[in-house]
Amino acid sequence: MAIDVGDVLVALADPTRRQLLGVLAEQGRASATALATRLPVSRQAVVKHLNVLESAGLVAGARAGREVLYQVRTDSVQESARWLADLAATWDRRLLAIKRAAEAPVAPDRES
Amino acid sequence: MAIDVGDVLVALADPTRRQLLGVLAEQGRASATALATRLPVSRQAVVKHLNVLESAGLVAGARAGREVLYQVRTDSVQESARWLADLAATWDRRLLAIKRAAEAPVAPDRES
DNA sequence: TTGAAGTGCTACCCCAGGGTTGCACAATTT
DNA sequence: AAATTGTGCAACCCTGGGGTAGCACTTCAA
Repeated sequence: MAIDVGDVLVALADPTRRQLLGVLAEQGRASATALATRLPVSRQAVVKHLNVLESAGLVAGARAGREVLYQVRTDSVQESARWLADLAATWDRRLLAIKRAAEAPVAPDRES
Repeated sequence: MAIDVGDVLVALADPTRRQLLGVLAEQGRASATALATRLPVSRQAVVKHLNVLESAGLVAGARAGREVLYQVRTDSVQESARWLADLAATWDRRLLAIKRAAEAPVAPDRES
């Protein structure tokens, strides 16, 4: 179930969702209703956000009796961070190569 | 002008924008019209995306005669990656502390 | 000086998604 | 059994933003 970085980025792009993650990390585990009391939105909104976060692999929910307890999955956050760093590195190398080619003497090049 | 990670995440959340960044990194520098020919959207759409990316600090545009050439700024991507990694580390420590507290023996308050 | 190529801007369409309310159903508690 | 608490839909509103078309303006090359 390799994480989709696109989903992670979309999930993290929303401020309320980031705030929700912050509160959840602070609590350790918590239910949607419990989280809603510490956020400026309704319980249903929190549930929606939790679903998005769970689909992105940023959070895991497990039923415990009548309530569902959620928990942050820090590994997927770390994986996304690595992906971002790799992306930056790749672009860096490419840009460096281009710059070097531009400074090269008479390097023949194909371009359309 | 410290970058706003929220802006970066929003900017990277869009697939077209990521594709645009990819093409731009591949080209080194390019104008909006040039980029539009290599993307499935119109020139105006590309311009909009470039504005978003520039506001997020992911791209820099400079006028060159009658055209504006854009270029990827990899440092802000790297900075965001670091921010994400730090965030994951913080949450990790916090969750670990919570877990340890939960597993701790019921240390009763002893006093005499 | 004329025309082509590139940019800037405005208005507009359209829909994904963040937020809400309301109610039905399930699981505890008393 | 009744009241309480929590979850799970479903319908709905409304703004934001991705995308387009159209036109005015600027720069460069014949």
